[in-house]
Amino acid sequence: MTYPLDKFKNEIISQLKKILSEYECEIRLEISPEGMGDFAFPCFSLAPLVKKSPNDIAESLADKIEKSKWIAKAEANGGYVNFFVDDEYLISSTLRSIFEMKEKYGHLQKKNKKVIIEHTSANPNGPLHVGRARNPIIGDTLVRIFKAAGYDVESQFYLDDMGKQVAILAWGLNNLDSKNVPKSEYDKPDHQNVGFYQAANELMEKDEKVAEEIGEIVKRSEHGESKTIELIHKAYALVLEGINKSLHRINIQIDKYIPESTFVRDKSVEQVINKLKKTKYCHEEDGAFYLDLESFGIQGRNTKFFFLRKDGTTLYATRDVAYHQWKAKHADLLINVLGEDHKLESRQVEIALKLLGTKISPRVLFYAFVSLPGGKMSTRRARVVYLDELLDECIERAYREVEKRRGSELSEGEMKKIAEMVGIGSLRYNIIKVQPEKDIVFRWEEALNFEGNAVPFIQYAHARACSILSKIKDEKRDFDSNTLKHDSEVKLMKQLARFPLFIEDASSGYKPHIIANYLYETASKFNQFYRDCPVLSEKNTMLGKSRITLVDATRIVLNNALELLGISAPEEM
RNA sequence: GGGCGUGUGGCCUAGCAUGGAUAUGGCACUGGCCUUCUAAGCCAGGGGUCGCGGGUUCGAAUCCCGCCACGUCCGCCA
Repeated sequence: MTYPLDKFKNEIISQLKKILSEYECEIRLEISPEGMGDFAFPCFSLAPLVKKSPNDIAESLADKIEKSKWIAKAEANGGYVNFFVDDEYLISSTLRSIFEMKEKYGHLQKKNKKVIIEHTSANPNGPLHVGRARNPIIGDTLVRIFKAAGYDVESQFYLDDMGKQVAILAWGLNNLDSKNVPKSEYDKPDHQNVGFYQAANELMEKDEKVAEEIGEIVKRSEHGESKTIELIHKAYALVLEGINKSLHRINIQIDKYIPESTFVRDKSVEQVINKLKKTKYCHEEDGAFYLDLESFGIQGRNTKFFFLRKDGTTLYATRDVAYHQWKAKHADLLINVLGEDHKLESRQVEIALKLLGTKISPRVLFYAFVSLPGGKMSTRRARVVYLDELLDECIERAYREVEKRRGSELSEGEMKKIAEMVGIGSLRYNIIKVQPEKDIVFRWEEALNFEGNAVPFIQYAHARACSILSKIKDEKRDFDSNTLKHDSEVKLMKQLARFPLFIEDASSGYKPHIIANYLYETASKFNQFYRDCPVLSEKNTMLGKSRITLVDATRIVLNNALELLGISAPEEM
């Protein structure tokens, strides 16, 4: 599908190409600053080719641009050519596009490409905590954005069912008396069981015998001993169920859980090892094998990437290589969302994949941890805020806000419903609105701020639109684009027209926070329209109808964009 | 010691890939707007050496070099 602004853009580009056909240059348009036009063409890079000043070039280009149904005018300004779209034509074609496509408006052409997005992949030894909360939220938002961008998307949770962490949990569950284990006030199985992990971990650090027993569990599971595998499976299954419930609460659905053991069982790890051993970078040390990665630009104290222990068992990264080979066979594009602590491991896997001739390397999004004002969170040391706790607090705070404002009008049930949407939305929005690489220090006051650039602002705009629409009986949406002349109307319309461009940018640049910014801008422009343009009391019937249509179009776009972030759009709040 | 990332008004943040038009917005602060579609809103105002120092360029928040601070990693852990 081609959206109105794409058509406008294409026409500008084709005209510029014709005019500039004698020069070798790439034609790239920017969005003009507000009030200066719709798209801008910078002429600076052309200056040395044409041997004229950017401003002169811009002026002569502006002169040569022909007006059309799309292009209302072209104007030179400070080395740029600013293109003005024909407002009336853009408004009518955008409104038609929105009502034609409804909940699909903004979505891009099907690409017939499969993407596997791996995210969360948390050790199933305890509940999800806020330190890593960015992972599922960034991951799920990417899933939604890539679906909208026309990809066939599958989300995967790589399940560590072989390592030390689950072995510690299994040992704890089987050897500790629940009396000696700290209790959780939460009913959920992940919270109920994490104490066993914490207590066992503490013992292991003090007592060598315990450490040995746990090491034994790891070894036996890797050798495929079914009793041990069963023991581990039973231990983490409950925790995983709890994790899954937490994810559901924040509107996240994982398509597939892929256990690490899969690749040991089907011998693909063994093949990886055999092939890696044959490369010229492979060396042996004390019976263990490693790749020397120095020539790949890996620096530091140790450039050795061990992939096989001297006891013949594999390592996490080795199994990860096998997993990625498998993924590469089933997709055209791989995306991983990982904590920044995985940077080196990820690089090792990437190099190994190259050595093995794997066609696709994953595109990895690293995120910085969320820390507490005093430092880093740790499940092991029980110095954490769990995701469930944060969520409860968000919802409770939201409830108090709703009650304060609407307590006299709404029932408790209605308020609870709204609080749920606002609380969960707040968490997702606050996390997604900043770039993943930025450190976040978690402070309750900031996380639960409900004013300004925060999710209630956006949801409130949506609710306002719904409130207006609920007062109208006529379901038919009629408009005359000629009547929508007010500055606030035109700015809002153009913002709605730009939605597909933002989906394109967010997906091609792997930048989910772009959608959050877009939503904020859209809600803000709607609020300005709301201030300037009465809808229900408008006497001129055609203008009134057109405004109703614009309100409905805004509602659709806000709803679609919120959907991309996995945030509910309340009809009332 | 080395690698990677981050550093933008008191606090948070956009822009950095592809150098270019007055550095984006929010919180907090000051003042104004509810007899009109929900004031979780709107308008106005003050507040900036874009970490520091060099360089490239007609032009640098953006590119290059050096330094500083914070985060993260440098296990036959995951």
